[in-house]
Amino acid sequence: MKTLKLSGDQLPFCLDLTLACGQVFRWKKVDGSWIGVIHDQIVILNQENDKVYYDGILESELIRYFSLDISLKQMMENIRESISKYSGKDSDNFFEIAAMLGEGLRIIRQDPWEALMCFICSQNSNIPSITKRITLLCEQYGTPLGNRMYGFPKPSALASTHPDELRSCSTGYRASYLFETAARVLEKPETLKRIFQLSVKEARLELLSYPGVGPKVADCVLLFGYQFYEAVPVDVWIRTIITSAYPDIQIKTPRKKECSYDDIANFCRQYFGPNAGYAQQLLFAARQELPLQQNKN
DNA sequence: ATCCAGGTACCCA
DNA sequence: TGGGTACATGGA
Repeated sequence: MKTLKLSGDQLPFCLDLTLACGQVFRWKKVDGSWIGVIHDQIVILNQENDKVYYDGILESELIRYFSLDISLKQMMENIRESISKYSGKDSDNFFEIAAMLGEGLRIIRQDPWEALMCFICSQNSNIPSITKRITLLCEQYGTPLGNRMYGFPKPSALASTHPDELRSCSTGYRASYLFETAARVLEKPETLKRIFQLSVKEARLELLSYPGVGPKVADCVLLFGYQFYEAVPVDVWIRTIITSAYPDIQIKTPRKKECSYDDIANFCRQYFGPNAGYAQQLLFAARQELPLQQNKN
């Protein structure tokens, strides 16, 4: 195992939080060490305070993968500034709970293709189900790497099977989405890479054109696959958190019974600023601990 | 057993 | 645009 001594902008960093907060589904903690696959390489990780022990990856790749080149302190400062500007108050106690619980959480630079497939898989499922589904897909269609580990399936692997075969991986009605999206990616292999050069708006439109990709999945791929930090995925948790903690959003949309997806996402961007996607992820990571009625706090 | 989950596609007024 | 519903599956 090699060692990365964290310093400067690399701090704070919390490996556990980053790998367990629902942005990736392929990492397992075994005997205190995280084991996963990046670019068809088995990677082992371990953290003790400001030291990260790693194997199977270069230091530069490690820093890039976990966005350790980004200053979290600066980003949090920007978010707090935006909150103050919007609310006129000097602090948001509710958000600070999530900020404290989520200290060191990093947005991972996930492979866009993997993010796209994983979040198509994620729809209308809980995280344990999603994890199982993706594990099955990798075992069935991924490259064996030894030690019962597999690479993430290539577009060709998913597009060259039959959609009904994909159902054996507990994908349900998502099987045809996976198949058709894989076929489209295979048809134009450069498309996903090209999205990096687009504006958020254009990138989102492109992603929305894939079968099985709606607003939520698109925003997850934008945030986790392309590092558009202004993308705000709105799931049932975020909807509950935002509408209960920030009830003035209701006042902004008085005639509707429920806020729309865009109402919530736009509010978050106004309130938290350009890093609203990161703020969203802090709230999501802390969803079970936040003082909401359903959490019995 | 029943409800719910990192939703989307499709249809209708 | 806004509101309804079907969709497969497994976890709690």
